[in-house]
Amino acid sequence: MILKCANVPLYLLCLLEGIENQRGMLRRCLQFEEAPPRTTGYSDSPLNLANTVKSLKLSTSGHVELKETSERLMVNSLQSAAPSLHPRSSEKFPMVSKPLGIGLHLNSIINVACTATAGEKSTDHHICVRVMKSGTASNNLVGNTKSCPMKLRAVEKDSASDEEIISVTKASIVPSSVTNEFHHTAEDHDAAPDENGKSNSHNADNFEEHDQPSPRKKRKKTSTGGGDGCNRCNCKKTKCLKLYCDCFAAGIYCSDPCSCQGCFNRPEYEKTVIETREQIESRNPLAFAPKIVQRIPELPPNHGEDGYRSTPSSARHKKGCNCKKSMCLKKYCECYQANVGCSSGCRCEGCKNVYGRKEEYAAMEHGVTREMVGNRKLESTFDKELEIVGTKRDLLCTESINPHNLTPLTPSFQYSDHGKDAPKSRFISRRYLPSPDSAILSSNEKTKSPPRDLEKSDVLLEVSEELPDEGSYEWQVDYNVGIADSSSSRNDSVPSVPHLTQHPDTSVPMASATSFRRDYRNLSQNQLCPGSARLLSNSMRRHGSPLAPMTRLCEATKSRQGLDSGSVQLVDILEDETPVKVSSPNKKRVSPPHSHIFELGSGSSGKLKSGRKFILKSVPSFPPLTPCIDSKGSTSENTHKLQGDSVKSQNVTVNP
DNA sequence: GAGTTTGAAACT
DNA sequence: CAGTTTCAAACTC
Repeated sequence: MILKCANVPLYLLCLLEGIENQRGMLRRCLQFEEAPPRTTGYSDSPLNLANTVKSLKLSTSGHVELKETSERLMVNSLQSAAPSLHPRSSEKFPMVSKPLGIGLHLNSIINVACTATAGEKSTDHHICVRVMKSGTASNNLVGNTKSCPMKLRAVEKDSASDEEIISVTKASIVPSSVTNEFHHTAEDHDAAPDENGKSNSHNADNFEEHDQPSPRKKRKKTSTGGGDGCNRCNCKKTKCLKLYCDCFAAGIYCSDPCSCQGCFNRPEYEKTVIETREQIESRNPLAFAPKIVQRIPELPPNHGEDGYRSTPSSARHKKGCNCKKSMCLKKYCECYQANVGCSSGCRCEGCKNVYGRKEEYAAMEHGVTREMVGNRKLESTFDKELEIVGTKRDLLCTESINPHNLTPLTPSFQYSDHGKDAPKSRFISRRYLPSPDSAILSSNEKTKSPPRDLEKSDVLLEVSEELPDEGSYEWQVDYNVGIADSSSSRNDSVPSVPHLTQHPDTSVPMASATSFRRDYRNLSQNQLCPGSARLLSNSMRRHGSPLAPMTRLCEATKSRQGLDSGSVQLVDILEDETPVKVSSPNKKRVSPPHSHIFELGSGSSGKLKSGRKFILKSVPSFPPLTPCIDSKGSTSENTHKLQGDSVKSQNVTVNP
């Protein structure tokens, strides 16, 4: 791994602080509290490998080390085992790299990070990181509003390069294929619960026995608020294998603090978890994608000072809420819980969301759109420029992508864009880049006038916002963004991805996707306006994709920095566009639910004005289920089915 | 702590 | 795709 995370510790700390406050989105914080050592035999199984890895240490040198401490890092990655097999690596589906927020359990990473930071204090953390086969992971954490910021952050790293992480894992933790072993373990332990998670009931029962929440676990989630701010689930019937389970939804394993019963969301049941996850994703690729997305409001640079920003947060719930009785004033409302306003996508009734009412949003959106139209002319100019820039960038990108050719961006280059492009990029970025990062950026601005409740949480908000990521390509873009930000002043603490950078090698998996990525890069580089370090984090998280985040990051960072300089606002266009529920990711891109983005500025419906048609390409819907999973031999019908589905989706994908 | 309410997720 | 059921969190008492 080549992650440089000199700042990580601070970052993590910040996150931790923020976490407490933000329950809604972040509620799912990793547990940093000391967990009693598990009796459950992690050690017994292959999983134990993970056990060996106790902590992840982020060294200033930029290397991530797994250090053996008391913590457990569970890294399960099908991919890791056989990178070559990794779907994403396949040329056919270059973009596939983790398009969806397929969640990994980022916990681990996050935890790790935490551990590294604060962790040094306490040793007994459980860190469970799941690296989903397809790079699912990163999204999840990110995506889930409930997941804690820390997680997310951590995730990013992982996501940034699943491969990397994995490799790390392997190196330090598991010499051989981690994935297989893990799966193996899972099987050994139990018959994986069937789709419904019922099959393993007996196992579950067993599991319950030892996993049953200890008395101290028993605390209610709700009560948590204070302490570490990490509430855990209390599932009784779903075995923590459905989205009802916040832990599962967040891509993290349940842990001691959870009061769940018959929980299968444990490292021991890795396989089951993965399979279940895949099933869910097969139904809804975005199931684990971040729910909160940065939105329009920031659009026009000029608006920064006035009105639009007034909204507590430009972030919005991607899917929107459906509140009938709570008037979006209670945590029943996902929007409210995430500290974001309701949007046009919400179907709520009597919305009184203090963070922004649906009507307000609609009005604002409308206004923005108009304004955008007015500026369209200007945009076109930008677009042209963009393309030009993009060309340059492409070159760079290409190089970067290609390990051999990789050329580190020069600082000069980075900055070059700065002054000039910044405005543009900003503008453009919105349209094209949906990254959660943008959300982060916005958060910065938010800082200026934090929403009432939110005050505390710049970080929190950021986190929540960051969460959103969905589109496959988004991830990639995000990477870039994230990178750029590293330099950003705001969160130096954030483990800036940028550090991650430079490893062309890491990009290996990406290679296939090169062209595709390239496009993104262009976008990202040109368009992204990462202003803050946060972006990095975001990008990191999101991009769980195996793609070599680093490379991009570097590039992005470079370009980004320049761009960022002025503007804080990046809007996740893509994200916004991304429909919450999409049968196939591709579809999503093509026809965004709300089409905010397009509406907003570009007006180019299907394609971005900039002319980059990334969207379509990117979307190679699901990451094909990795054979790896099956490879275990445990392959279940489901698995096959899933794989088949994934394949289909992929095929369907790309639009010319 | 038990019971109720709520809305998302899952199911049909 | 819409309607219904299930679920677990949020909330109330």
